[in-house]
Amino acid sequence: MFRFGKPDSGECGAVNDSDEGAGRAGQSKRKDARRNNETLLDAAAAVFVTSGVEAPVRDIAAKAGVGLGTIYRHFPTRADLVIAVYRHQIEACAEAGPALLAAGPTPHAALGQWIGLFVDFLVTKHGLAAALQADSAGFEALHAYFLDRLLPVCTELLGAAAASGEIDSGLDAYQLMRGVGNLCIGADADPRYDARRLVELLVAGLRQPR
Amino acid sequence: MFRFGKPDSGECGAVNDSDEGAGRAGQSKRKDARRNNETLLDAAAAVFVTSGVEAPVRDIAAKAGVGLGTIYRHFPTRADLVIAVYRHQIEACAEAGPALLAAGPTPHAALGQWIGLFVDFLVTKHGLAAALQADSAGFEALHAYFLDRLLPVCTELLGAAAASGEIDSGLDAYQLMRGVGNLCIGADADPRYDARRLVELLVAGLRQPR
DNA sequence: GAGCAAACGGAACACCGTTCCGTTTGACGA
DNA sequence: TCGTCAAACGGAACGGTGTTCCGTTTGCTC
Repeated sequence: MFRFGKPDSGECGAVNDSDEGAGRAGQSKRKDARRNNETLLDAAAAVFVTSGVEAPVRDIAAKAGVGLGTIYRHFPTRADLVIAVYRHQIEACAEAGPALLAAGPTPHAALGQWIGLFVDFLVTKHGLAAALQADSAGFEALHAYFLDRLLPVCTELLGAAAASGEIDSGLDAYQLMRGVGNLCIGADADPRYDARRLVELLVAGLRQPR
Repeated sequence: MFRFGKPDSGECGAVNDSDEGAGRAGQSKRKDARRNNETLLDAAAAVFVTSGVEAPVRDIAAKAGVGLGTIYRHFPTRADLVIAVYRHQIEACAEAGPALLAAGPTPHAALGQWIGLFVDFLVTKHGLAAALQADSAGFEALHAYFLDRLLPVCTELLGAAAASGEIDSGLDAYQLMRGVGNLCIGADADPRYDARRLVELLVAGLRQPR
């Protein structure tokens, strides 16, 4: 949330606030490098919207009017590019957790709302949920980033709900997030499948039966 | 369930009972063709156990000591090979449905048990659940086969449970199966994730709150 | 303006599923 | 027994990935 408030292509953030944080090139000395970084983020965001996160790297390079070498220098792996594109929204999701907990009527309600936010984010990004799979080739970094950022938040919400006695405390946040993520796979591209509904059912199943 | 009761490699069925049913080559006039069909099924089953269903076709051809052309003549696509390898177990799962319903204490219990069977099957086959994804490239036939065979069974169980009033009847069998399948993705290869547990939660969430 | 590290572009590589086609082989009738 | 020929075979080749590599260009800095 620094600068670079470009209108940007289509739907999502895709801006590069270059606040570093994950160890990438960040701010370069050279103007063309900085410009290309931004261009790539915008191009990637646009391509992700139309072709999904699994879109060929060449498509993104072409959209950005840039060579393949350039894209790989800025983002050593596709996962790094995805992370950079969606960082803002993931950040917002993480920050919403404590806010919901403070504002919500009960911890379980806050948990449900937060998970709803998470699901909304996942299902609107074509193929993102599938890419989150820990073992999906080349996306380990994406998996790790989501966990690093969102797992503590989910743990807090889950802990609060368990402490209030609303919830069967036997499930850890990792499994819950993994399950929710899995349920979102393929939610786009299949009108017969409503991931939100199934996630609701899962969260409902979390309640203490007594 | 005809003949060819070979011991077969390692774990699962992998036998070719050549009862047709899906329109494949079935029984050839030539001995070598029949032998290769069986050899391929065994080799594929063995490779699937060690490398998962996404194993390269070349690996299977090598294991079988056969050319690439041969494998593609017997099984036009990788999905057809997977279907052939697991057909017996899918069949058994389908047949277990009505049996459980007849024997079980309540329809909801039968549904739970049947889904347990389904989950056990999925999580023991590396990557099968992920391949079931409708849009996973090249596996549409696999998706369709599972649906054709198991959806009616699930519909029956779900309908019975809804009729008995144990269950919120708002969810159709397709969504339930899709959700369960999704929850099983990556269940192997991640000891921190217990798909069975989450599926139980999902099924529990299905119960009427009142 | 000269020099040089940094950034660039895209050919090349390794791997994938799949197709294609020249070669081999097994069944069957003479 | 042997000739015939459709059927089956093997694997090179194709189109498509992600990623690496390196010769060339470019923007800073002095």
